[in-house]
Amino acid sequence: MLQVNQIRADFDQACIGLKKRNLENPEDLLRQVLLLDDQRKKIQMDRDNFQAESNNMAREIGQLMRTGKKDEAEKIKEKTASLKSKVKLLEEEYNEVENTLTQLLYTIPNIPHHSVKPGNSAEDNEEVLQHGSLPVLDHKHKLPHWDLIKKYDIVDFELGAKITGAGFPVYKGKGAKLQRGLINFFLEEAEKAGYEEVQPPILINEESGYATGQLPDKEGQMYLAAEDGLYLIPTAEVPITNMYRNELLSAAELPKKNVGYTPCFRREAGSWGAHVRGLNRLHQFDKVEIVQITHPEHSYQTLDTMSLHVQGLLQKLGLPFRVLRLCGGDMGFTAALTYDLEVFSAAQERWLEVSSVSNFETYQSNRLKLRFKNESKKTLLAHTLNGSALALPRIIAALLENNQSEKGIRMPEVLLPYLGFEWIS
RNA sequence: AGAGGAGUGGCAGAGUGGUCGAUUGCGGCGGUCUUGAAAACCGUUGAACCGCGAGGUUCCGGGGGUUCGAAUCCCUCCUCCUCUGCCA
Repeated sequence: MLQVNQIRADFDQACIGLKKRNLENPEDLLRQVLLLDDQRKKIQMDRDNFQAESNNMAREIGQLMRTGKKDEAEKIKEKTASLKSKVKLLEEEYNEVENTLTQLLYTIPNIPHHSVKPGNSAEDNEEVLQHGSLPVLDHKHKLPHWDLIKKYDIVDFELGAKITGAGFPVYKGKGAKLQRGLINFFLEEAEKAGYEEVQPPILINEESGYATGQLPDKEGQMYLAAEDGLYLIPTAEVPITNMYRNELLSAAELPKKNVGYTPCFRREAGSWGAHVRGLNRLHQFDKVEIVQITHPEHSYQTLDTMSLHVQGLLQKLGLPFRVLRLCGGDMGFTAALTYDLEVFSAAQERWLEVSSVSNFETYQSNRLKLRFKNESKKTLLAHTLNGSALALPRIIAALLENNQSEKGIRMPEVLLPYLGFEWIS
């Protein structure tokens, strides 16, 4: 969530930023935040004063008891009663105001970076670069991937539906091997780039969900193991970033770089439509995620580095891609700046999002209480960033479609050591 | 899952109702000495919030309670260790 101090320091900028997200009247919202914060401070001051008085009396009583002056001690004891009830009352008031303030802050999204343009939807996203020429398939070999996977029997949706339901495919034979190969390829590329591999839990508790911003607004998007109050992760971002919850790091430890492979689970409630056939959208899918915790001064440079890392993967796989800078209306709630990377899927003749790389600045770290001590020993919130590197199903879709020919589907050169086969045929 | 034990500052580890935010050691930082370094010695060293400041409040796993006063007593939850059981 936003820091109150940040809002106070630059009220106008905050409003301008939030307007890019099409917030109706950020001025009123933010003014209310400041008002509640003022109230909070005032109550705290009163409470602290009464508490200090009460503490002094307790100390006095201690002195008197030790010197055996019980009568005097008793007299003072009587006086503490009214103080105590005042403190208690103010305590309750404080909690109430603070709670209201927190709830309000939960409803306010992150302030977009100054480079983010206003906009309403994906239509308004800005293409920052495009790489590779779009493959043109001849008519005979222009099957969409959902036909190809049937033809070569490498992904089975009906089987998955039998076991679980729609959107939970079974990968078979070379399909399964392709998944495993891609995961290893992605993990090793990340390792070469200095990321430490982790295998986090794929169920998370409520606290973790709040810290990275999936809760309270996106619980409908996650599967819940109700018996234990645990959610299945929608992305490895949640467990990996939460490794650093309540941590106070030294500047020398930054940046923290982690990569992790996990399955991801999304209910995708209400988002099924014409464009979600085959591997385009699933309830369970595999993803390799990169996460960095950085010094605030370096986070945007890091964002570029992460974007370049993902671009490198796509180049090595020989997939044409483009990079979009998301507009205010399309960007996630918690992000300050997001680049989406999309590959071109030659049979569908569509761009498919395969990665989303974001800088959250202090929006997550504020909830995480993820801080570091800077060069002058001051405690500051760190910046958090993450990106998919990469999400598998759409990569597979594009690889299958773009590389089809009469001989079958040819696997990219870089994957051969990971696969042990060159053709799916 | 059952029985027992334990959770204290970056780490180790004292403290069982009254100046305890906490003895001490290690580590860190600063200094003395040294050509430099090590050793030795001296000093310093937790966090959050409020306040212009002086200063104040809170925090000894989390939450709640008893008391004028809680790291210390009570309740509850969590985590870890040991033993027993079960199991991939």
